[in-house]
Amino acid sequence: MCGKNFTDSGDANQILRVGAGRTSGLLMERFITIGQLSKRTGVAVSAIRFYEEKGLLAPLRTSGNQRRFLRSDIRRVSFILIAQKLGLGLSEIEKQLAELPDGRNPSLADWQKISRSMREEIDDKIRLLNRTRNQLDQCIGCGCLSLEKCRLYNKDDKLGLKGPGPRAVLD
Amino acid sequence: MCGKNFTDSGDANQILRVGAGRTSGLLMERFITIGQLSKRTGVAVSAIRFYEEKGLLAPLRTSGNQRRFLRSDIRRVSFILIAQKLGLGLSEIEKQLAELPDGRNPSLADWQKISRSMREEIDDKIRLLNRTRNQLDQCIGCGCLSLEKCRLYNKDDKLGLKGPGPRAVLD
DNA sequence: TCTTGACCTCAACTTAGCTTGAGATTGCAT
DNA sequence: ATGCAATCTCAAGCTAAGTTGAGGTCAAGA
Repeated sequence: MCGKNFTDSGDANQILRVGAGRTSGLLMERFITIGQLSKRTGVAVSAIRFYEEKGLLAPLRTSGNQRRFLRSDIRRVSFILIAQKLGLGLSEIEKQLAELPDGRNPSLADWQKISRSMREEIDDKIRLLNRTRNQLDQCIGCGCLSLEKCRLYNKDDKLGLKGPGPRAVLD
Repeated sequence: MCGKNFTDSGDANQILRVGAGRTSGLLMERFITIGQLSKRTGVAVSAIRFYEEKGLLAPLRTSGNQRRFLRSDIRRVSFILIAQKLGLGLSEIEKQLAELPDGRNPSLADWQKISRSMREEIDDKIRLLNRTRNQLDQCIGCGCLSLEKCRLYNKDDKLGLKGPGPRAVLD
C-alpha cells in the first residue's frame, strides 16, 4: 500500500504520511479529495470535516495541508450513514470503527458483527413501542392522565433513544 | 382502572391577577406554587418555567409576580410528559393543547382524540422499524455497504422522528 | 503569470429541551 | 423586625450533528 515509487516532477502535491515519491498519476488513483468524497457519498464537505474532528475519519494531508482520503473511505462514510439511519450516534459509531484492526475500513465480517448487534437494538425498540402502544390503547378508554396511576408514564421505559423529557426525572 | 373525576372543567380561567393582601384560604385551595407543581409532577422548576415560555402553561401571577398554577395544571403537565414519551416535540404538544377550547386542560374526550392520533404515529414507527430490520437481515448476508445498491440506505425512510444524519441529504 | 475554484482554519450560529448561576424579591414564620 | 427559603429574571451553558461565514491558501488551466 505504501512506498510506491513514482516519477513525476511536482513535489508540491506529495502526501506526507504515506512517504515520499512522486505524485499525481498513481496517487490520484489511490487518493481522493474531500470534494470528491463529498460527491460520491452525498455528504457535505463540512460534515466530512466534522466527522474527522470526531475521529471517524483520518485522512492524510498533502504538503499543502489538503486532505486526501482513501477510496475505501467512501465505504467508511457509507457505513457511518447507514449506522446513523439505524439510530446510532456518532460517538457510538466511532467506537465501532475504532475496534477495527489497523484502523481498517469495515469488511464484510465487521459489518456482519456490527449489524447483528444493531439488529438487537432495533428489536428492543420494536418491543418497547409495541408495549407502549398496547398501554396507550388501554389509556384511550381510561383518560385518567394520572402520573401515579397511568401505566403509560413509567420511568423505566425509555421510548426510543432520543425520547425527550425532563432530564432529572427520566434519565 | 383509573379514576374518572378529571373534569373540573368549571374552574375556567376567569381569574385575573391574584390580589396581594389576602392570600386567603380560598386562594390556597385553588392555586399552587411552582414548587408544589414541581413536586407533584416530578418536573424541575426550571423546566416548568421553560414550558411556560414555550406556551404550554399560562400561570397567573400574584401581585408580587410569583406564578400561581391551577390544580388542574398538574394534569396538564402529566399530559405533556406522556405526550413527550410518545415522541411528540414540545411544539407539537403546544399545538394540541392550543386547540382545546378556552385554554382548558385536557379532558377525557380530548385525550382520546389526541391519543388516537398518537397511536397511528406509533404504528408508523413500528412498521418502519420492522421494514428496516428485515432489510438489515438481508444486509448481514450481503455486506456490500454500497450507497447505490444497499436497500438499507434509502432516503425516503426516516427511522424515527429524530433520525440524525447529514441534513442536506436526508432532510 | 494570472485567475479561479477548491480547499484550509477558526469561530459563531442552529434546534430541542432543558440546567445552572448571579443577583434581586417575595412570603411566611418566629 | 428579622431571617431564610422560595421565587423572580436574565444570561449563559450543555449535547448532537452539523451549517455558515470570514479571511486566507493551494492547485491547475489559459
